[in-house]
Amino acid sequence: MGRPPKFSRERLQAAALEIVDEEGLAALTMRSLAARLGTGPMTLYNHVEHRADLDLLVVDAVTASVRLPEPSDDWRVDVEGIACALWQAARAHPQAIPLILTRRSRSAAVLDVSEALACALARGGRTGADLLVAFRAVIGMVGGFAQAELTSPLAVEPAGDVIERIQAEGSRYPCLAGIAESARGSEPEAEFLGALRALLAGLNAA
Amino acid sequence: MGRPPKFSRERLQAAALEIVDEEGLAALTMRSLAARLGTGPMTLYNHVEHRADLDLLVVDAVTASVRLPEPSDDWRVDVEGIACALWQAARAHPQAIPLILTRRSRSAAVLDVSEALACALARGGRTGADLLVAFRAVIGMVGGFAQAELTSPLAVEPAGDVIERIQAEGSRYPCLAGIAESARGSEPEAEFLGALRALLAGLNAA
DNA sequence: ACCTGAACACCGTTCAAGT
DNA sequence: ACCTGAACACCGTTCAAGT
Repeated sequence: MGRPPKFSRERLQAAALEIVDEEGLAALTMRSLAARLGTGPMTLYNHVEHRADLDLLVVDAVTASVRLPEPSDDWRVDVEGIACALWQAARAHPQAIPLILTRRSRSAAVLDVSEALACALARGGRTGADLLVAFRAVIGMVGGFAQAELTSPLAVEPAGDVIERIQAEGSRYPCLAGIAESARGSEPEAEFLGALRALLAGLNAA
Repeated sequence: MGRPPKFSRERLQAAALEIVDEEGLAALTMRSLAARLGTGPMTLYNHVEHRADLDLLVVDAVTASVRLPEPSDDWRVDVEGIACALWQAARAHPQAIPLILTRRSRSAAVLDVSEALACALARGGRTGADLLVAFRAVIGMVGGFAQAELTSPLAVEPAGDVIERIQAEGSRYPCLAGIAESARGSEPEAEFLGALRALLAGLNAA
């Protein structure tokens, strides 16, 4: 006989994201998610196919948290607003960023956000290959900055010894040493907006 | 008594990258790498600390394969050349891209490439925060495009059904449907260069 | 210093059985 | 339709022992 599923998709997404936020990526396992839901590991297989689907639950949870701005009459404002909303959502869940960058989800949430960005760029007068390039460039910029804060040699919170090492070997890495100094007083928001605006200006001029 | 290490760092890097190239990320384990080197799993702990270090071996192997161009007298040419070299190296190892995007390596290879890019941008007259923003933006663009080819809803080789689905739901995703059409005849190299040049032009104008 | 096998706790998943 | 425990192959790693 039929039964209502024990867990909704939203419940699964929320629980998976909680684990990643609280304990990190490695802590997300079939068993840990089941335990958090108060059930046994095998029950999850009624809702997902593979372990890899747990990663998609996290990506979809973060994507669903993106607060898209209302479209205005200025496509440039809209593109900035959407890109910022994406970036902010990612930054709110730093542990999940590697998944956001590398997992391919095709949920409605992901397509909705993509569509909003594509439409805003299209309203800027782009079509065809130009629109494709602009779309990829903006998405790339968002992902790149989100990740740069975590992973670049000039990450906002570097391993601590890294900037020291670059500066100690200043003769070998003079340019990086200079950048590293600037990165100490880094303002991520201003940097992201600055890069995004430069990109949009360049795309527009082309 | 002292003994020369059984495996060089380069040997470990090459073997790890081979596994990822041939069998995918999930196939890279302590045991599989040891087996490929013809030894037991425990031997690896003489060369690395954790499993996570295997990922860094892969990143360093790919980074070491980057062929940096000779500096010219045109910083713009240099930046494009370095960015392209990075992008090409990543594309030559598509299975490794998720690691390149998300793992933080501080090897000399990574710092050398970063330094080359930072210096080329600095030769364009940038300093301080402007240089930092330009550095992050270019790095972000490279990573973003490398990943976009794999993961975006408009990936070059989408799951197949994805573009169909977007187009079938054309009324819901009209803008994405248009982009998806363009993506079918996509030329990754032209797109990457187009986006990079737009970015550089925009950065320069700011 | 470096190598290595045995052993342990943990993981994803198959199977078979339950309602 | 959906839930679940037992069991298996596999993984990272500790420990103790070898040269």
